Amino acid sequence: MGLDDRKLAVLRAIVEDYVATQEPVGSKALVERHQLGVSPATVRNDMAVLEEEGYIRQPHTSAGRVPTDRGYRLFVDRLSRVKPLSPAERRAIERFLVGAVDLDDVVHRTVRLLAQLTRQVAVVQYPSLARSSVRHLELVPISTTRLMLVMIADTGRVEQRLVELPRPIPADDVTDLRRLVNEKLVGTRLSETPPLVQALVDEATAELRPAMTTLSTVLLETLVERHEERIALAGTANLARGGLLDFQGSLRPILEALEEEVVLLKLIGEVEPSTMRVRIGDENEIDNLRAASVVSTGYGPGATIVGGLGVLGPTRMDYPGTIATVRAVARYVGDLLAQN
Amino acid sequence: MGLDDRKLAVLRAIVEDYVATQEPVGSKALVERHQLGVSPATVRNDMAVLEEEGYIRQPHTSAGRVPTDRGYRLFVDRLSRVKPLSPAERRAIERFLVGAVDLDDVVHRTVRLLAQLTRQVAVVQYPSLARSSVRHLELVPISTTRLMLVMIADTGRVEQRLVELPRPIPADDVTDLRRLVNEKLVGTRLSETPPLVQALVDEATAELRPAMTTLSTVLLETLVERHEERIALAGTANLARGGLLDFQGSLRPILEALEEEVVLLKLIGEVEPSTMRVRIGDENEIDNLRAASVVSTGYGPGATIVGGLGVLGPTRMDYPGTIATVRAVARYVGDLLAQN
DNA sequence: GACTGGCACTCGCTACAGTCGAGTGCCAGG
DNA sequence: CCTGGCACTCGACTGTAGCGAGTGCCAGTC
Repeated sequence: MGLDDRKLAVLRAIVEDYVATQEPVGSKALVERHQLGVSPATVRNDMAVLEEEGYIRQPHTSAGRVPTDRGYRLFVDRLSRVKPLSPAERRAIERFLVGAVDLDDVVHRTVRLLAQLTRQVAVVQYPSLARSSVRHLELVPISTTRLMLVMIADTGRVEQRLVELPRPIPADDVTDLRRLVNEKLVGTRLSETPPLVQALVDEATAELRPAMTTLSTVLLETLVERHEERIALAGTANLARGGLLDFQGSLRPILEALEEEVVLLKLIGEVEPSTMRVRIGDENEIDNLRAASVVSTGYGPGATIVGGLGVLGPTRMDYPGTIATVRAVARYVGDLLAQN
Repeated sequence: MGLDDRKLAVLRAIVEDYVATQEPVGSKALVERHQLGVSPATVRNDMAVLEEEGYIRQPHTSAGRVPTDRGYRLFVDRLSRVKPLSPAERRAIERFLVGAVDLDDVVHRTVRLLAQLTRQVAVVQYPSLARSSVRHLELVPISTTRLMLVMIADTGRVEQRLVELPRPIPADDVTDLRRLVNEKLVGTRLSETPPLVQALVDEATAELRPAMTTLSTVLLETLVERHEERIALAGTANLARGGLLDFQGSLRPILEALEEEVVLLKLIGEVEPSTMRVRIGDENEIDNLRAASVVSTGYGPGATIVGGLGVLGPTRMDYPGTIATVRAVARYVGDLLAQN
């Protein structure tokens, strides 16, 4: 049961070599490439133990060893040393993110940056509305029976939605409506909004009542229920790098999963403050992603978290490097948001 | 040189069978599956001619024939009969598009629908700003030195952008600014806007001049130059269907191309009124897409065109079916837009 | 008791030869 | 001009053999 230091070193060496070469690694190659200070035969014995414990396995009887999901897990938890970012990477991050004019812009740049640096699929969640508060609500008359509702959140997010009124409404009433909703809702968290929105209807004058009723429905629908969350994706072409060896031949399940917004949210949305989350192969709840690993974390101004971001790649990935990059990018983005 | 009717029938049969089975088709199988009324030997002679003319080719000396890009071209131009949509498809389209509350919603539903019906990668361009006119401009004060500019186009598109003012501006001035820009710009096509925006600065009072200058810069940048165009994509998982036989083994170049907004615009953006555009294999200007075909068309309310949409798939695709579907979806979306 | 060198063994990979059969091109006859 | 017949090609598949990386085990050494 107990794995002494050398066995752990062997496991680490196996993971590192396998990640680098993509080929099962044998005892001889291992002692040559790493200073283990023992002979291949000894390594073989260690390997036998590691295999018995389920950390590595042999694809074929006479092939080298390959880490299992469990092996990667142990590696990530106890064996990987933090890999500092290269100055080049640091510079890339800075260069990429300055000059963003927009939340949209920030998110797009971030997701591309992540994909490029990690050479994997990157996913960035827009600041969650539930975690934002209302900065301003605008009502723009489109016609006498149509309003465009525009909500601006403190995180920079802007959502709009068409409101179809039950009957024509004069311009003055629109002004009243605007004043009313802003008075009551500005500054509140969206997750706490529903009762307030409800109250709005009650407080409206008889004049405004019908319009306000419709408006409140739309508010609730758009801002709380419906596609409340948005997501940006980049780097899918990276999936096709590993020559089909990763992902056991077919990209289809992966690509399918990546098209489901819900799935992506599950992947990167559930984050606790300042934690890196690493899900390796089988640890993923989504069946289609059993052959992949996901590294994700939350981001936001200061210590608060407004959304998640991360990358997805083959289980055979450079975990220390990826983790370092994801963390660094999350920090930078958080800082960027804090400036607004 | 001249291809008589039977040779054309043979070509059609080859294309149809190959598309259906994905395997090179031989003379014997052809006469069995189609009522050509002649013997395999005759078909072989026809095939020899077709091959000489470059419409089909043999993967190996003793294999069946496969259509070339040129063969598909001829098929599309002269041999394919229009395939009417099945009632089920019609229903699917209607069901999918009713209940869309939003331009965003319409575009997303459309792209998913297209991907699902054609079982290929679908691309939908948002109504082009250059082809829209301004319905309303809104300025929302975020702080004393920051405005959120929101533009609503007649096509339903909403664009926003943060405006960083050179110095604080009182609330009244914002009202003036808003009135001014709306007076001058509402109703104009965005492609004709630049001189008008320029004029705005000249007409502004000394008070408003600095703010107006910044504002005009942002207007020009956001609405005319920068990511003026937006695009939605769906169905990439369909690329991985044909078991890697299509796209000669690697999806990488395709996925890479699909990540470039510019490339996608080139694909579906350049459309003339009510034309279906079919680009087959080599006909694509983009190198990465030499192994793919693209079927695209324009859409918009009535006869005007506000954007493009289409699908991308293997050259070995069901052209008649795909063309019919793309056309039908474009029409429905156009009608939907016309209702607003 | 832990490590090592040696050795027999396994088994995937590659190369090569042989067979099979789908499909062809060509030709002579209707 | 079409057709049946026939010889030919060549890819796909099968079976065999040799190679070599890698292993497990064991006896010997420190």
